[in-house]
Amino acid sequence: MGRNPCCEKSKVKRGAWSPQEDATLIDYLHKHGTSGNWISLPLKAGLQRCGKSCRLRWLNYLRPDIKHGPFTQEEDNIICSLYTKIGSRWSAIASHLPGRTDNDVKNYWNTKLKKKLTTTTTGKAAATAAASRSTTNPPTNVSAPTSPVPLVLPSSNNSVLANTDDQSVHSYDEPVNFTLPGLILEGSSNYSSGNNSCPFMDESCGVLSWIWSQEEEAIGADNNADLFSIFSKPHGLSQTH
DNA sequence: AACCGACGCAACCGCGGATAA
DNA sequence: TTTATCCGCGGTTGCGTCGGT
Repeated sequence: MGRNPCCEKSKVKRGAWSPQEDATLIDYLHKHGTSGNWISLPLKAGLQRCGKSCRLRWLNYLRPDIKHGPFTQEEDNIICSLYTKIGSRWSAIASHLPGRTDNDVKNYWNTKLKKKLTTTTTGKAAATAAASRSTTNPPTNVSAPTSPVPLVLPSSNNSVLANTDDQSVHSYDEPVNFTLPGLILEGSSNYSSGNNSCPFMDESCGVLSWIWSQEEEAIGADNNADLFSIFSKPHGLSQTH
């Protein structure tokens, strides 16, 4: 059973805001603030709007510190990086971008960056899976395409990666293919327990990087073979040399 | 010029969490 | 402790605009 609506839909105006409504809301908020209650605000301000609608309008559009221009390359990088790490937690991502709202970031991702990710790798299936998953979901519901989609991966990094915390070193740099049902990752593994991820996955396939780091954290595995054997089972992943 | 599909963005919906009563 | 209410979030929808045919 769902919650009761916050207001009677028949009694509030919906759709695009008029300049007069914007002005009324801005004027009221400048004079009184929200008084800690968005629900009662429209009544006090003389607006025939739902309180949630007022809040959204203010936070996503009318706030004086909102940045309305196009996203910069640096902002692109931040969004992509954070999405890879934390998934679709738009408010958390937006908090790293002064002047940008969660709605802005979400729209920008859905309309631009998701496609950019898709076209910069041939791993369309991986991008789709990455874009559709939520960080709150267990990592077992990765959807895979029905036919194999090879990913072109960055060239192998032959350096040995050190864990800066305990100085232990794990280096795996042998040619390897990872295979999900319908998804083939070809390249070299380059795993470090220090940075908690498999670098080529991080660059080419955010979802797998996320799964990898989550599973490592959850199980406390500290060697690649152990981790791979555990990681592979729930995802139908196999390793071939 | 008209049509139509793709795109971008503002706004809405519904849920979970926090908190007050 | 329970219930009601509000806030904030992420997903989704609706609509205006633009570009191609």
